[in-house]
Amino acid sequence: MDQERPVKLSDISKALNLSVSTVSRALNDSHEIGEETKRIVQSYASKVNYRPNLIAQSLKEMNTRYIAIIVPEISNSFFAEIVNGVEFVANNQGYHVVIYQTHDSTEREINIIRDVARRKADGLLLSPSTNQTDVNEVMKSIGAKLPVVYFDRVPSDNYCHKVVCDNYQAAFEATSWLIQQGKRRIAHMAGPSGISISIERLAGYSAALLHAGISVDPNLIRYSNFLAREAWDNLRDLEEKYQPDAYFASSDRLSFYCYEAVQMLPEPRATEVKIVGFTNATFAHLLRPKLSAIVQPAFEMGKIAAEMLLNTITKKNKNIEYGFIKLPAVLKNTE
Amino acid sequence: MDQERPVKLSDISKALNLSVSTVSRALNDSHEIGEETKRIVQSYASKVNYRPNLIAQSLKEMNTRYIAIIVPEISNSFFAEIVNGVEFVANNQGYHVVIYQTHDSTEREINIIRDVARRKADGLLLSPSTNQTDVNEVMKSIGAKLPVVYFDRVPSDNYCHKVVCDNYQAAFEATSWLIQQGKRRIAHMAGPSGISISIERLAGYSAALLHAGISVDPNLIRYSNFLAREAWDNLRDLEEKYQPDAYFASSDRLSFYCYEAVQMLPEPRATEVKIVGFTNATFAHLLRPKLSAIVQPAFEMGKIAAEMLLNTITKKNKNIEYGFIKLPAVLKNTE
DNA sequence: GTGAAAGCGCTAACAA
DNA sequence: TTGTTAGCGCTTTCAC
Repeated sequence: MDQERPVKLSDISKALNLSVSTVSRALNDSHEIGEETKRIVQSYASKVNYRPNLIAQSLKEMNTRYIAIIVPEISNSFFAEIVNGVEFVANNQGYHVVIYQTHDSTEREINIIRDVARRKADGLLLSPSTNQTDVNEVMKSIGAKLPVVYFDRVPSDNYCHKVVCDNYQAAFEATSWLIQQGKRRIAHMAGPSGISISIERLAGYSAALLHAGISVDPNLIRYSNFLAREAWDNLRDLEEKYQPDAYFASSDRLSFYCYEAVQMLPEPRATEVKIVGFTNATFAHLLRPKLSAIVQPAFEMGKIAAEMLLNTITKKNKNIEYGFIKLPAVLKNTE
Repeated sequence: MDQERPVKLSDISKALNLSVSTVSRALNDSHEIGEETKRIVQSYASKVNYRPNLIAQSLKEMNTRYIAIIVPEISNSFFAEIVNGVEFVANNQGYHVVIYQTHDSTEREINIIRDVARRKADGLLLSPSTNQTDVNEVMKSIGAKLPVVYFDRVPSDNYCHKVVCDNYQAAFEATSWLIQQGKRRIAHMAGPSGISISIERLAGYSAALLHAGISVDPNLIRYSNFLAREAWDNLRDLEEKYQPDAYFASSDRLSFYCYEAVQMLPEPRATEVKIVGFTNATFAHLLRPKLSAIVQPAFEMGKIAAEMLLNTITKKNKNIEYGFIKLPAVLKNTE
């Protein structure tokens, strides 16, 4: 019946009266093994259901043939699509993808990075959390062996691989569209200050306002971390004091918080206040009134990031050329 | 500056003029090592940023301290929450969780299971796809070494660990609620036939109809795989021929397809046709008209599944007692 | 064309 | 208390 313990090379070598090395070579289809021997070994191996122990293989070969990706939350469609793009490319090249979630905790993120290094992943895709300095620290401490590609939130320096969408452009277009709809008091629900995406989106928003001759009112700009609490406080305060006639939300979650808050307002504000936000949620278009969506090319971003990473993994000794790819986002649900 | 290659035990042992085993023991805080030596070794190790190679450790110890979970799609909130429940428990016990997606492909699923076995995960959480026989086949072929807990979609036999929600009860309540709303021609958008959840949900739906004295019309029951195409064809056909006054949808995706299809109908049907469906989507409550939701206790299910799995992993030699946990789902958004 | 043996980095039984 | 050594399962150099 079924073997109790997985069969290994030495089991086969004993059964067939061959050396372990011959068996290994035969299974790896080495040219220095006779056709006849190969046939015998391979057919016996498949008969007894031999599966190489990848742990042993990894230890020997000094690679694991998997890459890790660290995201804040997999339920966020944007990140889920990125992961899918990464898987698409990686699987095609015989790599597996291991997904980690930080749940927006820098502490978790740091532990995960350490773990990824200890487990000898061949590479890492990273969208670092708010606390860039701490993360940089860890990235240094794990040694030079781990190739990294950053995506979405990226460091400002140029000595790393990065894939992003054109946040400035997207924010500019979204804000301009709101202005075209006749909106003037446009609030900006921003993500954590200090990280790349927040800075660029704020810049695009401001530029659009100024371009239209509207002054930028700091009271209408609110930074929120990823806590619902914070976002809601900001929304309540904005409504009490400033009654914006539109919202520009900088993330998936903020978009939905905004939407929900606005829906709870008394009419006619509930239907008149327009919202545009970054979101890749598949069912965003079902909402009425509409939630206008800035959709990022997440799958594409994942593909490109994975390609960059696998390139640096395989081209070990070549001189490194750091890549910086920026893709356009698209504005949808604008009737 | 930074070491080019990760430091290993022998590096430390050389630097400190100690044997590798002493260093190993000192770092593992073995009682047979002098306090003084421990201090020296540990402080030096942290100075040079020593991190044990988990690959080597795994090979030696014959365990990897991680469990794998295979889900159809991480963007599906139901599965994302399950994963979070699993992570919660596993991380607390020092285990990591590796997430795999099948994208509803049996072929992918089988490859993943094989890979999980080859990479020597300590355990597996599995919600097997449609093709149970093929999956069973593989599960057998990988040998007895991999503890498994099934969740959501589970095998019918009793010689395995399972965690599910009470699909029969949930379907019964949902259908009964539609009947209370005065609906009579209630269509059932079912998942793939033959798997546990589909069977149970269909049973609950039928029982509720019969209980209310309504006969079960097979024309109103439509099975769909996970392809949008199939679901849409079913919906169109139902609308053309039978004009149901309500839909009971058996999955997240089907719920949203239904919702979208109904919204596209001419009034007054678009607002009168009621929909209730299984979904854990966070923003389902934002939809107007409402999408009534059967919400599964996914986080809880994940926690329980992980606990069962870690129990069987750690209690190696104890006699196995197979667990079967069934949790209630909740009906929401019913005004 | 095939075998013997070393070694990947670590732990632990056995010696001293 | 510390060192020596074998071995986890595999690949690969070197010898025959």
